[in-house]
Amino acid sequence: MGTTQLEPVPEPKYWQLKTVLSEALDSEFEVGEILPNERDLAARFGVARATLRQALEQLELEGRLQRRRGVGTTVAPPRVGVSLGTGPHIWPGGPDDVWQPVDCTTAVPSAAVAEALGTGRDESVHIVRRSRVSHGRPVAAELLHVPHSSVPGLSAIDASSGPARARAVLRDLRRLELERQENAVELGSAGTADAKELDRLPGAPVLVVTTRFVAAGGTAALSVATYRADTCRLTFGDSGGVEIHDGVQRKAS
Amino acid sequence: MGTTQLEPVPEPKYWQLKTVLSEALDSEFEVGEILPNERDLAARFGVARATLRQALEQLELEGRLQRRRGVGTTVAPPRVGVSLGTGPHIWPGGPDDVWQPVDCTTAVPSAAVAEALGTGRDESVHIVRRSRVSHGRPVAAELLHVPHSSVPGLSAIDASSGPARARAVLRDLRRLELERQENAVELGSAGTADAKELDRLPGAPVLVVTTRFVAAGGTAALSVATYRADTCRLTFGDSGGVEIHDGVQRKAS
DNA sequence: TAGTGGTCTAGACCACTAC
DNA sequence: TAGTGGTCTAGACCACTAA
Repeated sequence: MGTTQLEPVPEPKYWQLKTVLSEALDSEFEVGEILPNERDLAARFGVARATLRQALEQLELEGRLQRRRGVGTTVAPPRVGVSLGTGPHIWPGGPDDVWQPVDCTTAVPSAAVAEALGTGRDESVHIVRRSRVSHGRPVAAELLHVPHSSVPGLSAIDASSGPARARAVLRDLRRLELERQENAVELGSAGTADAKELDRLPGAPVLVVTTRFVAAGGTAALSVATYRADTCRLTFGDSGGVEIHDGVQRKAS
Repeated sequence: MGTTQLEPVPEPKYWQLKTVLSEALDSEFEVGEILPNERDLAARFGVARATLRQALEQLELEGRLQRRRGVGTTVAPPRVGVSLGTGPHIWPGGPDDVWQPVDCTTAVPSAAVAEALGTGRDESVHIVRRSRVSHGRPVAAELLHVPHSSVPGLSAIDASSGPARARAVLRDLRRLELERQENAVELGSAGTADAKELDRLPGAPVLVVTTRFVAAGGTAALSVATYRADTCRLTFGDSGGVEIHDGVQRKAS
């Protein structure tokens, strides 16, 4: 990555910069390697730091870079494939479940969640917080909303707290026979709580996966899971192996 | 949305701003309504325009706003659910296909695509360009890579061009018996070509859906589709109806 | 032509990390 | 304490849209 000057073409500088950096990343850097700091890079390309940052932001969005305050900018490893098992329907807490229960509270959900669950306006539900780890890194945080009607065996005044209570809800949920699950994926940004759990700054881009568990004709539970968009590739249908994205090949570490 | 002054708390201004604007959007604006321009808004909240823009960017990322150069910033309608039919495996060009063939070329694919297809390093493939429209708006652009071996009936020197040739490739592809399809979703940014087709600026966030069509033990075709992340919610498993996202309820138009 | 969002600059200070 | 990325400012000019 020499002291390249940008061509004076009618294309945004940050876009050219992103392209140049992207190519340099492919050919001159290894995964995990630290890039020069932003002030140096900006000077090297003859642009303002803000412009350089615009290019870096894009590359981070595409999962090519990882930036950490106080540390520096490093070359990110390829995204990890995370399976959203759709084949045989999986109940939360079942044998193949990859989620770890964190805790469980009871609260009135947002109007949107309540509508999907078919619960009343001021009806509270169990909210099980779970976290998903892959390759030793946190990749997703989930809120599983369970109406009381789905787990009638659970005492409403069950005083157990934390993971114990979460497991109790999941166990009771498994009694129901799951008909199917409906999934949706969309782009969102991490709230303060999710950001902390995912080890990112608030506002970081996330893939929001909403899963509706349908049993006995109704919605037995609703999961809203946020996956780190920078490090995750969500796979479904089968396996989790294909390694494709806009034609870029990266060096192995 | 009054001339609110921001509280002097140790939280980024753009984050507070985003929250304030988000609430105002819920309570004081209708879908399609035009917001005050950026200079006015910035002055109203007592911040620099760049800071205001950081908040608007977040809201646009979440699909709450739509910004158009020369026009203004408008309140976006709720995201449209777009189905990625996974149930009964669907061949491209089949009866329920929602894609429109645009044209077809022949070229050597990127290394990553070639690897997934199992084609040789310099082996060319058919590349069918298709576009997907929903509610009258373009929502996705796709490149379907088809090795010659998957469509042996097609003359290599077939001079037909454009949609006609695209349809010929798809027709020939349908002879094969599809075993299954593997999907992956990840975050990306639109290249120049995709951006134009999706009516967005280059670099706009997109959801990249990679689909591997498996037939007779091998990869018969590989689709790389880019969906507008601001306007789309990808659904699979069943139906396309659930309307959930981080608890925000929007006014209907 | 007037008004909009998009790009860019050259600074400043802050929050965090690691030494 | 030194160095990093994160936030913020107050300007400037450009590209585009619509009247």
